[in-house]
Amino acid sequence: MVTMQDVAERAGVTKQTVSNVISGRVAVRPATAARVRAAIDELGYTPNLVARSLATGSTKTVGLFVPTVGGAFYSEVVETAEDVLEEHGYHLLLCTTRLDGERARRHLAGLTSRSVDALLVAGDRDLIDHLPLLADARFPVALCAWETDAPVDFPVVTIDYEHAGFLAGRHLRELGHERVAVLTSPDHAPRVAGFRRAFAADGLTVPDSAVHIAAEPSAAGGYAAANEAFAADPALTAIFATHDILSPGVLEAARAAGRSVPDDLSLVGHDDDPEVRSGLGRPALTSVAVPTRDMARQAVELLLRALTKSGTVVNSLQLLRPELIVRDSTCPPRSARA
Amino acid sequence: MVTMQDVAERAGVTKQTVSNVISGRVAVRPATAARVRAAIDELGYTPNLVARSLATGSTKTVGLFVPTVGGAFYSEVVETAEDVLEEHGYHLLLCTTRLDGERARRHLAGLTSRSVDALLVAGDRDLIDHLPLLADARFPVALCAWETDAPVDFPVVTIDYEHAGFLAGRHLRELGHERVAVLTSPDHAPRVAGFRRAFAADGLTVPDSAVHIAAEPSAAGGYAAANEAFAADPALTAIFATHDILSPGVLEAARAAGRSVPDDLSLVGHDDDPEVRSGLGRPALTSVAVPTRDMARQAVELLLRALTKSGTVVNSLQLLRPELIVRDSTCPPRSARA
DNA sequence: CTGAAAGCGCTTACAG
DNA sequence: CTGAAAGCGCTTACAG
Repeated sequence: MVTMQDVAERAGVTKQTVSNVISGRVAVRPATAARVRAAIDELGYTPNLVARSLATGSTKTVGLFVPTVGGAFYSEVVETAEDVLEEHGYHLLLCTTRLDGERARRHLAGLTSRSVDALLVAGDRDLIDHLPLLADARFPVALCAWETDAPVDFPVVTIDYEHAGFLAGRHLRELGHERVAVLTSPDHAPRVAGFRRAFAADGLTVPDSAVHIAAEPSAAGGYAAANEAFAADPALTAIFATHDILSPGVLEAARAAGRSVPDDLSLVGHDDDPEVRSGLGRPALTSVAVPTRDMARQAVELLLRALTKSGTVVNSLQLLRPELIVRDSTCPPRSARA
Repeated sequence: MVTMQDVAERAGVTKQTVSNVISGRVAVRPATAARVRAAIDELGYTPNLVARSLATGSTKTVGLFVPTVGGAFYSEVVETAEDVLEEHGYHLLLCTTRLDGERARRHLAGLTSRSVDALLVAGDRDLIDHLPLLADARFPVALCAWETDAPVDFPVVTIDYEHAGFLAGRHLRELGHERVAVLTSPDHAPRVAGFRRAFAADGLTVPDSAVHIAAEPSAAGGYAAANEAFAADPALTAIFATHDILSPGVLEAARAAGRSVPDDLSLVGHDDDPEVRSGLGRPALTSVAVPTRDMARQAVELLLRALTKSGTVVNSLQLLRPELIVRDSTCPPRSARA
């Protein structure tokens, strides 16, 4: 392999001068700089990043932990993180934790060994117990996409999920709905709380009997949960599904039950998942859109800022505001029309 | 940061001895080894991987290029690659190329600088033009998930897509179908060729007019392409969709056209995508399942083998066999029943 | 079984 | 503006 020393000899200078023309941090006489550059081209020299890392103490890579890489949400997080990192000349070291705490712990331990300049941990369900391992990390750490129990020891950039639920609830309230159901997952408590707050603002209560946990995050899970909701309250006029992945199942269950959407049943989703947004002969979904890319970008930039500004991380909680996108799956209940 | 030297002083030995007990490659007297280990624990020492990399010339990380990280197929590739790497103590450096050749080229150039021990390139559509950049890479390179024009300069581990198409075609032929259509993408030529081969074996031709390119890989794309196929040949009795992502749209189009599946129309998919496999009130999909995980595992292991066995890469093309999974969306055509 | 030496390829002050 | 020196933290032969 061709080294900086080789280039130096070829150009008739010392390797420090080569280093200087490459880094550009020290002025070099144009003539010798040109000679150096010529030598670099002729030899096809490319700097050894590992040696540079050892000398500078920076690897120019940041680690990203995500529960999984499949699915619209986390794949956006990964791709956005990569984009931002690339803009700043950083590489991405990826670890998918698969909701497996032990696996996460192993990876965490691996990173501690100084192969990463900073670490972004996305998603909350798995490695919360192992976060203390990071307390004395030698590099900045930030968290994103955290919904419940955001740890206070690290900066967190996430979605205001409570507000997301509120937006869904307020929309249904404004349309005049009173008997509603929520289809959700155990991890989405804040969304449910926000939804309830919207109803509480009008003196209405969303009882526990109207909140149904979907057995799995899929169309099938949504289908079963919707039927459960219909059984629990045949008079309901609207449903809030706390993730869009459930929505196709809800629509199908409505069709099977002879309820037309939105005339007999309004449906508000969450995530604005593009894959389920338009349903082919089904109404386009009203949904709460979360600014996933903004979130990922903010989180990575926070980390990168900490890297340049002498490691000062401001420990803050940043909540990005979701937005309600009204489409065709919601309208006033029959009682409010007539 | 605590260094090997610190541990050595604490244990009253030199750093070489510490290195020896850590690596285990040179025998150390049990008593002193114990003292070293104690010192490591007390100091919380963890070796600096960058320094080790510079000394050994190995970074213990392999790069993975994928077009995207979303979608069932590539997310499986990524997660499997990560699993295999982890088993062998390697890290994953991820680059998503987004079907953007220029972006891929930049990343490629970045990696050349020796921060990766090996490179796996998955997917074919984007960086085929830039592959020559890798010709003189200083690390082993392998390709996977390549469907068309697999380069001959690198080992390739991929799916036998031609055989996949053949399996779909043979299945329909065995059921007795003669008038069929193919819904596909420009990248899936081998699948179409294999499908045609199955018909050709019985002296039948699948005309170009029966092959429809879906405008986009989505349910909507499948919907439109299916309607096109119905218009082109109202008498068709079966459809082969070369990726499952089209299938929900095909089913919906069939429903809209009053064709019941499988009675009036058989449908064979490809990929066995779990997300569309079971359709809630729709027939479960007959599909050609591709061994994605096996493929990714083989490719990574090939690379890892090259790394240990003194860089000897056997330049071969390995084709993994797909498998037909018969479910409820196919049956003999009416003409063959009665 | 343990220590002294050299080296991996770069960068960073520091002289000239 | 350019060169000589030291150092980043490890590993790898090589003596003892």
